[in-house]
Amino acid sequence: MVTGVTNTEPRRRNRRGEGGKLRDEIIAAAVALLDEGGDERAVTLRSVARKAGIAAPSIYAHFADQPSIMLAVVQQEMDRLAVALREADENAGSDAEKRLFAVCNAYLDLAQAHPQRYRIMFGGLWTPSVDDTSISDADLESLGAEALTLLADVLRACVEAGIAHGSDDLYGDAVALWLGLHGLAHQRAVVRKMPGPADVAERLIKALAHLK
Amino acid sequence: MVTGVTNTEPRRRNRRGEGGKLRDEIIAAAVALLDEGGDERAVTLRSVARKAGIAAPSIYAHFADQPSIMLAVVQQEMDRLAVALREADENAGSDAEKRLFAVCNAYLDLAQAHPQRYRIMFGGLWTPSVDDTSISDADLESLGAEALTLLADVLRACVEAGIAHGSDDLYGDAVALWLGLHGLAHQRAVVRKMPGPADVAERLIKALAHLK
DNA sequence: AGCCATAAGCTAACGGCCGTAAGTCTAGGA
DNA sequence: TCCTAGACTTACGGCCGTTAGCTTATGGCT
Repeated sequence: MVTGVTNTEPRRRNRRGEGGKLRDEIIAAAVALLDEGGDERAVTLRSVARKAGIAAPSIYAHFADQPSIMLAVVQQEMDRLAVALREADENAGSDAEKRLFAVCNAYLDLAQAHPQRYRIMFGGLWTPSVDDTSISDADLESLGAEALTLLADVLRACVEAGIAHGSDDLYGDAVALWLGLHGLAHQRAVVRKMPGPADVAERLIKALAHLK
Repeated sequence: MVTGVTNTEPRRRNRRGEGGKLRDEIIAAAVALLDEGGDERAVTLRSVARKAGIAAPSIYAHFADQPSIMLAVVQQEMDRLAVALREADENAGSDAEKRLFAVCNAYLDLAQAHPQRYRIMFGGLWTPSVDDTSISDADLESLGAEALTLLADVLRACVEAGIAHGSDDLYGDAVALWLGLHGLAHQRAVVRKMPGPADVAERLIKALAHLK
């Protein structure tokens, strides 16, 4: 596609007090660049500015530097993911197995729907200057505290429903399950054609949830 | 560490007929840059040349362009990995469970020993210009054909030894097991401090191999 | 021993994109 | 009216990939 050139329309300036809107437009522009199939290298200050229809230095009013944009993107997508997982769980009713597959499939679907976003979120990189406050640790624990406890809850429900073998460490099992999902999601996001049978996801989930 | 500056010693030129040696030195230099903790962006034509003690254009005698260097690195490391897995299997004796853990741990250890190399191998990216002949598909099948059949063999041995529940698709199980290993290896390579218990690897392997 | 063709590698330079700093314009609202 | 939020223009320096042409040491040959 290579949409380098863009909007000749000059973009109306925001009203007074609404300057903060540009911040969201910048994030959206960065996400759009990723969704066009470009990797993180395609998200430069200047390309983001072009995409958003603004001048490059205008970004500095809202972000300290380029990595900060990526950080904001990751945080936003992390939130989206957490929300999607909770939604999937709530819409799955009370059947434990349905809940399990709903949550896991929601995770896999979101990753497959936006491969580049997923790569940014969990692929490392994008953190050249933010070495100390590296988000990978902090925000993975934030998602870890949110999504992993959700996974652990679902696993517990499965055990209590008698459809899964229990364990002395459900949180550890949740981590293992997540790692399996991550392996599949990441590989799908990277190679676009996975080797192996079509039901790998089901196999992974069943095995890691210790379904009977 | 930031070792930007380097060897003032001017590097003796190769003898006649041995010009090809430089090719290996270039690959080694690229790997060294990765091992220093830099991500793939640190592997530029010029930085590789500096590391190898040569002038940047000298690379063109051995590589068509910059992505070709990364491609060579990936292929070399893929081979290393395949060899390491076979070695681990052969040194594990004939006990099926020992073989299983030996192979899986060899995979995880190699990934943890060289996180950046692992990220390059399976993290996608590094292929900006090689879109059609993208190695991710071709060489993952090469490793997929090598390492995955090895995993399937070990799984079969476990089933035949009566320590694992069988399945109608051992290759599919091998893929699932590899995906779990990959998830753990990749996550370790990226965040440097994993959440969850210390025995996650064992849990993953046991669950995905369907050990009794 | 000396010659000289050639492999092996170097220097110089172009154009391009990048991040960022400094200063300037302009329209909305009190 | 006129202040100021919300942008823009211009510019500097740096690293990059790549091309074109030059230098130098090596080793087979006479």
